[in-house]
This record gives sequence, C-alpha cells and structure tokens, in this order.
Amino acid sequence: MSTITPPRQRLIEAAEQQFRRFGYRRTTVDDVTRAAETGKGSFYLHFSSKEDAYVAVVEASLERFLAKAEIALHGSGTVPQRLRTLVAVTADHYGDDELLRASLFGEAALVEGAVARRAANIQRGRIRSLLAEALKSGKSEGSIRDTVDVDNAAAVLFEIGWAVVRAEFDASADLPLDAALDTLNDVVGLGLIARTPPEGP
Amino acid sequence: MSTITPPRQRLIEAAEQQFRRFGYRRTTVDDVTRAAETGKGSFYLHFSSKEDAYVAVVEASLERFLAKAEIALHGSGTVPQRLRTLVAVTADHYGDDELLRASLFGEAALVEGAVARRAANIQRGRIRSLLAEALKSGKSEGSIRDTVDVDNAAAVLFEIGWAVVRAEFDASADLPLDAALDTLNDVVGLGLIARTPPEGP
DNA sequence: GAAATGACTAGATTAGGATTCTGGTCAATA
DNA sequence: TATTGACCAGAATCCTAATCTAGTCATTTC
Repeated sequence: MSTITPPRQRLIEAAEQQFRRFGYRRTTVDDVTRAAETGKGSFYLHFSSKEDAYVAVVEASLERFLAKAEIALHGSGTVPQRLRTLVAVTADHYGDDELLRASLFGEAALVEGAVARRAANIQRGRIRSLLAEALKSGKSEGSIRDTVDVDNAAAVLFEIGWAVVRAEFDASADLPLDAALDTLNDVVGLGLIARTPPEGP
Repeated sequence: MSTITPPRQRLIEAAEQQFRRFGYRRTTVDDVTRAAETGKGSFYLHFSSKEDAYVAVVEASLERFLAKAEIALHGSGTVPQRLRTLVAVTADHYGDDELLRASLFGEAALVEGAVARRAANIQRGRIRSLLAEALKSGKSEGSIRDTVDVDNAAAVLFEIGWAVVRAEFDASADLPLDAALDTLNDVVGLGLIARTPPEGP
C-alpha cells in the first residue's frame, strides 16, 4: 500500500480488501489500519465507526452495480426485455460480489445483525429508485400503462427480482434462472406494457 | 390429555402443542411423551425420530392451509383475482401459523438447520403443485394463455408470492400487503390471462 | 406374545469463570 | 495541528466440568 496515496483513500481501499476477505465481524479496525499503514486514531478521523466504514464500502460497491443496471435499463429492446436483462445483470453481478450479496441475501458468515440490515436497506432503496425512474420514463414514453402505480410497482418488481435471484443462489428452490427469466418476461413483462391497438389484421 | 385417545393421536397432539410452544430444539422427546402420558419408547413406535415427528406436525398443519388455498383457487372471479386471494389467504394464514412460518420464512428461534430446510421444502413442493394444478385447469378452460409453461410459472408464482408475503412480515421492506396485492394483480395477473378477441368495437 | 416402559449411554450441549480481544478514546508525540 | 498507539470497559472467546437428550433395548405389564 503506497503512502503517496492520501490516508482516506488508503483506508477505504484497505477496508474494502479486509471486509471482502474476512467479513464484518472478523475484520478489526486494527486490521484495516495496519493494511492502510496508518494509526488507529486516524481511522476515526475519516469514519465515525467501524460500521460507517463498512457502509462506505457497500456504497462504493453498489455504485459499480448501479452503473451496470443503468445500462441494462437504458439499452435497446422492449421494456420486458430490459427488465429481463436487469434481472440477469443483477444475478450475474451479485453472484460475483460476495460483499453485496451477503447483506442483501442474508449470508450471515460474512455480515449479520444491524449492520447487515443497514446495508440491505441501502441497496433496496437505491435499486427501487432506479426501477421507479425507469417506470416513470416508460409511462412518459407511453410504453408502460398509465394505470401502473410507479412506486408500488417498483417495490413489487424489486421483491420479484430479489426472489428470483435468491432462488438462483438457493439450490433447494429448484428454479434455474433462465427458466425463471423466460417466465418472468412472459408474465410480468406482459402485465406491464401498454396496450396499443394492433396495426395489422 | 385423555388416555382414552389412542397413543399415536395423543403423541401427535402433544408433539404439536410442544413444538408450537417451544420450537424444535427446545422441545425434548421427554416433553412430548410426558404431555402424551406415555413412555419414551412408545414415541419411537410411532415416529422414527424427533425430526419425523416435527415433519408430521408440519404436514398436518400444512393440510389446514392447503384446504383454505384450494378454496381460494376454486372460488369465483377471474384468475388474477383468485391468485390475489390466494396470496392474501397465505399471508393471513402464515401470519397466524408461527410453526409453518418459522420454517418457510426462516425464523431461527423456533426451528433451524436441516429440519427447517426439510419443512420448507415440503411446503414449497405442495404449494407449487397446487399452483401448477390451477394453471393447468386455467389452460384447459382457456383462461390462461397456452404459451405459459405450467411448471415454471408455478415455480415463479411461488417465488413471487413468497417474496410478497415475506415483505409483509418484514417491516424494513416498506411494502404494505394491500399495495403489493394491487400491483401484483395488475402486473402478474394481466400477464397470465389469455387474450380473447374483443367483443366490442 | 405383544405392547409399553423407563434406565442407560454416547455424544451433544450448556454454564460459568478465566482469559483474550476490540472499538473507541485521548494524552503524548512529532 | 495532525498523527499515533497505549489504554480500558465491555464484549467475545476458550476451556472444562457438568448436564442434557435422542435413541436403544432389557424388563415389565397386559
């Protein structure tokens, strides 16, 4: 760890490295400061607590996912196709990002209790906002039915996506992601779209 | 506990009473046999193990729920309305039945580990079968689209319903059941139904 | 002879006390 | 003024003796 890098940056990088490797409880503040080559007191110049440091790492990690999710939601294709892509991107990203997955899907070995709930709430809130924005755009464009309540639909879509991705991670659910996405695309996508009068016979 | 009742019945009733009160781990076989006014060895004449006794109680409890679920699925109204009623009945019943809820929604204080997973698998399997039957009937009647894959749709509908009910039990999800049901009805229900040619202009 | 019983035991779990650890603080140092 | 690391209250862990419990089966009862 180069000490040319500013202390705060070093601490954030060290914190991410340690939390990803060992999880929240097993990582000590001394671990982080040692890895950052700084004193323990300096940690508290940048973070109010160990928990706040963890949340900062979650938020930085979440931005990486959200960048991909934005691309999925603004890509080409119909709304159902884009939602389907979003779920696939989510499953893919969370399959790889153990730190995010642990809090959102309850992997207690890495994080549990109040800090896990706080991290999950942050993720849920941001993903729901993203979905709500996409639904609003869809309504403005006329590709989503006017009667759809944006906030409720965003919340429900979040729960649906969450469940499908969780089922992918849970072998006993016996629901392969591809099959789930096909059915979801079929059922939920169709339920969302606006009905335009047919153009042909 | 009347000893006119046959021992097996007494054991089942006592097992249910004890497991509901104390959960799986805290209930001992001695607790059950004492409440049933029978000897410990008699327990093993009727159940192969403590876990099998628990599963017998889960199965009996599940039948009570499934009876209600059948009524919901065979009631009046459109398919979306009936699915909506099913989710509401589920939330209601599981809200009251702590024993079933503990295994299906992960309340570790009452049951956890292999026995909890076994109980959850039984519930998932039975509910999915019920949904698949309903979807098959719907396809035969022409009220569900022919293109819907029954088993996948049943699995996805289970996951969706499970997520919505879980969100009802989890305050931090911030998704009231009524709002979720409205949106679900709107989105999923519409996605399922068969498109009949309009009869009017 | 069949059914019921409860004493027994191997392994699991718990309780309690000693020891160690750790998040956060702040006096000392650079 | 910024940084450091010793300090400490409370939390967590470890160890070991004691207790508990699921399952068995020899004995008793009907």
